Amino acid sequence: MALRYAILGYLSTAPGSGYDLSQQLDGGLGWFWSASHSQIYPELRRLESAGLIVGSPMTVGEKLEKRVYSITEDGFAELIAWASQLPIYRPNRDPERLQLIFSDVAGVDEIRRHLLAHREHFERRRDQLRGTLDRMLARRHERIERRLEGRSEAQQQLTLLLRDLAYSGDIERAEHEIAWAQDALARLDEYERGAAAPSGPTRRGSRARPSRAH
Amino acid sequence: MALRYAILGYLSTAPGSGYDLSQQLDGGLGWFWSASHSQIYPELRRLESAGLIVGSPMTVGEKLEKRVYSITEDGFAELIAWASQLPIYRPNRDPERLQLIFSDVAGVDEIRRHLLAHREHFERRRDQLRGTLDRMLARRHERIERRLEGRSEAQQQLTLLLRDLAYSGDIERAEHEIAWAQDALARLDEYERGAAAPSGPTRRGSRARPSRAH
DNA sequence: CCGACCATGTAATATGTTACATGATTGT
DNA sequence: ACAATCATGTAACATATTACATGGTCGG
Repeated sequence: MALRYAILGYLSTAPGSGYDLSQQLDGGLGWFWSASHSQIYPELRRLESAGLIVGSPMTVGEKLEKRVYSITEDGFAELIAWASQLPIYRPNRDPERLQLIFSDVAGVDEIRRHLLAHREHFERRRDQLRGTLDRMLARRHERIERRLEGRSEAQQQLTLLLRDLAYSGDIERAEHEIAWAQDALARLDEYERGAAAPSGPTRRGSRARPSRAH
Repeated sequence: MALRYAILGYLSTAPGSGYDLSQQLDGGLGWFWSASHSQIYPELRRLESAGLIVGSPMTVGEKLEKRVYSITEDGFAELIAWASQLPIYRPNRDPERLQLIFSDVAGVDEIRRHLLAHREHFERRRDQLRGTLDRMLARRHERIERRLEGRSEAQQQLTLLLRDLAYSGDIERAEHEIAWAQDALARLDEYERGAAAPSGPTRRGSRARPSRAH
């Protein structure tokens, strides 16, 4: 269902083509949902035949056809109904954690490489998110500016507040992952140095963490 | 692919039946991966015909048939190969965040309910994870004790370290979500009180947070 | 004897990934 | 002319959810 609403949400800001959507959703750059164009185009057709969006054919240059979709009133109502629902939490699926807990069958070096990759992955993600958030707060994010157009001051503040919460929440998540990986690497070093070091009961990570600059 | 390795990982501790697996993975209670029995049984057959596990039929009581699977050497090698790989990060998909950023079309009350549900969800999750981690550190977690059997002291320490990292990492994630929702609720109240309150540039969440007890 | 749980499957549907396929436009 | 990017689709396959389907065991 989420793809449906990702599309409706996107089009509720301003009309756009399938290609525009796939630019945002393919690879999921800086975004909270992801889909490839092979999923997007059929879904657009389905949304259109359900009357939630309408597409108008345009021509670029001489021959290149594209379809620009707009949300309909029904589509907007559908979006509001969905946004008003309580969130439905799906079962947790975390391939990296799964890999980690069974990495005791691999070597310490492999675990270290894993944790380093983890840190780097979230450093990249944090930087990307920060870039987008900064552009947004500097009021230089085009799509969001479009969304603010023609709305009341209070409405605009709410939109910006929600975006800020979402982006800074994800940035903090990424920072948490970086700090976690850092700590994990330290604990792994400790393990390797002393093997059975202080032998006391293993402290919970949340407690045993000396270097949380937070 | 992950289901395959969740099963191999589980069976690398001790043999088990499809039902045992679905107890762990159905609904994903306290676990990092989730699957329903309708996925598990066919996958077990596939793993068996690939020679990675072997099933032996057992009879409970008079007639009830069950198949208890054990990992083979090939299966173990496959698990090690997988665990040694670098993690592959899939595109981010977060339906709750998606809902939140488009909730400016809904009302403030709906957003508040959403955030309250978010907090409660992660409070429950944190408590469940804590329960499991505490049992594990108290050395009362049966399955993990099974995994430690017959391994060297150093090996045991590594297993426990990895589990501790995974569980406490997830507990901290949950705590972060709770704190985030708490802060978001406060900011929403602030928004509602003043509507366009101090009008200064919105501070980034990570900075504007007064109550991080961390 | 009955309800909770053990135990295993299939089918239909929905969602997501990778590959295959085609052609136009724009800037260098 | 050539490469990068714009633009839209289909097909095959993999993965995940929900519903349908069946029967046994164990304890009260």
